[in-house]
Amino acid sequence: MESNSIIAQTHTKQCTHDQKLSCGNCRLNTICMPVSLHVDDIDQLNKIIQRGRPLNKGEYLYRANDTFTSVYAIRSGAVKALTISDNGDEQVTGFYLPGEVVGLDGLANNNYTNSVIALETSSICEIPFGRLEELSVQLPKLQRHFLQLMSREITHEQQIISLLGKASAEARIASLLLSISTRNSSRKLSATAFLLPMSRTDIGNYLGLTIETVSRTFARLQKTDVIAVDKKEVLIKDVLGLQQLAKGAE
Amino acid sequence: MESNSIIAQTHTKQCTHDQKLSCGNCRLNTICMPVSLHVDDIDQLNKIIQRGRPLNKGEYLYRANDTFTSVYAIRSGAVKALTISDNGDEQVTGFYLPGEVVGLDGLANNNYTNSVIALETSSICEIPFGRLEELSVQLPKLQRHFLQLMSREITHEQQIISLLGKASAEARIASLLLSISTRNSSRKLSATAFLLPMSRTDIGNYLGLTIETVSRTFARLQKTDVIAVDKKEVLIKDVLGLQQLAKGAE
DNA sequence: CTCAAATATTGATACACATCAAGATCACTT
DNA sequence: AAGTGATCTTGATGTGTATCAATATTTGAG
Repeated sequence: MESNSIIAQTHTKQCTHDQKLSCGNCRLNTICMPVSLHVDDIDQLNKIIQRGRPLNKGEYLYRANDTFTSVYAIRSGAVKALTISDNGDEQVTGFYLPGEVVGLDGLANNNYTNSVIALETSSICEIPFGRLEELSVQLPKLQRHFLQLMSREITHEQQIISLLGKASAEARIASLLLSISTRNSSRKLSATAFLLPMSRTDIGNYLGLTIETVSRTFARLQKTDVIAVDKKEVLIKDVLGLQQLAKGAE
Repeated sequence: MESNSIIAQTHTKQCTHDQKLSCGNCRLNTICMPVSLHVDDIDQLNKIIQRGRPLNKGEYLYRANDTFTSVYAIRSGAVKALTISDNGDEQVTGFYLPGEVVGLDGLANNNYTNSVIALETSSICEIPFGRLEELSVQLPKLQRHFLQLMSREITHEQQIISLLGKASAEARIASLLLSISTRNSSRKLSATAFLLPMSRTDIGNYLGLTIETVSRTFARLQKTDVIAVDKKEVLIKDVLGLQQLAKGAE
């Protein structure tokens, strides 16, 4: 079959064959642990981090109620976090891309409240929390950085709350696309052409919409020439237009 | 005017005339800073905490974009936190009752993203973050407790996200009432009879509903004898029924 | 106490999104 | 390559909540 991708540029493959995996040479270290540490400090951080085999699509990184042991940085791939509510159904609470950290919900009661599942084959750096805590005593900057990560999670979730409280289906989808766009951009990937790692079902669940509404909204955004979509491929054709829609303009 | 309150028991007035204000004798210290500290440690914590004049209804504790300096524990009264979204309108992100801590959003970028406003006259304990950080180095338990506070904020917000994503108006209102009920209960106040500190507008904003829907939902819950409401007074008459509704039963 | 402004209630109607239903396309498995 | 189940799209219809509108009640000021 010929390539008929709507995304012209070839997709940057995450190279998992770094000569030597270490925080020092990881190209994500400006996002993940952007602490201005000395070389030996980075080395110390590097030593506590464990890198297991890649997670395949659909595999769990951890499950709700598992004992909290570690936080995890996504090195490549993508994952979703979800909780099970009282009535039994799932709620996707977030998508996490390379350089981002999951597991911060685990500190509250010493067990995770979310389950985390790979959306595609993903490499993960495990950061045992006990060791991180010890290291933090010596490295106040690391300590502070960790607090910032948590605080950012809080403010990000407040944005989601605002989105779910007020925004139309169109604004919700637009916001999600812009969020992914921004995050890709900070990882030096294209801000306008990318693959969605998650299914329509996941998007709908996350944004409080049915998959039919998600599908129709994508169709409408395409018809109005704001984006082009083909399955999981997305091309943002009118960033400003999308930003207007995300704000609630019509 | 005769008292025609639907709440039989007299409301527990927050006594602000403790013989001497200190974390050691604060009756909220099991909620606010439930760290098993030695007496001298509590004393140290106590020393860094500042207690200003009470905040009157409508007054700001801090405003979005103010430089982050402190976190704040509510000692009496109640406050709301809110953000302003891109399109300019407010989003109430949370209500905070005595023993609860606000300001954790400020760490992300060294300025607050929320504004916090008193819903009624409130006494607040200011905890300068720099001092807290210093003290934490000596008291690992305090450090850990602070991380737990943040993590709890994260998991609580995820519950709100789940609520806003799926739940009906009735389930949202039921959840809020149960949340306040539980929190009152942990403060040794009545779990079934209390005053709502916030307006219908605030409730609607927080839960992603219009005030008309809030009003109608209260009316419906009253008609089905699950609660009794009169303005801000609430009496939960059927806790189990309310829990069922919160879960999405009909 | 009286008035004005803010807040809350209640009713009638409209609409955005859910639900129901049918097909289409994709991605595995054999 | 064919078959099967998962995922996605598109259409027709229904419904919960928003919106619009009018009135009632409460709160605060003078």
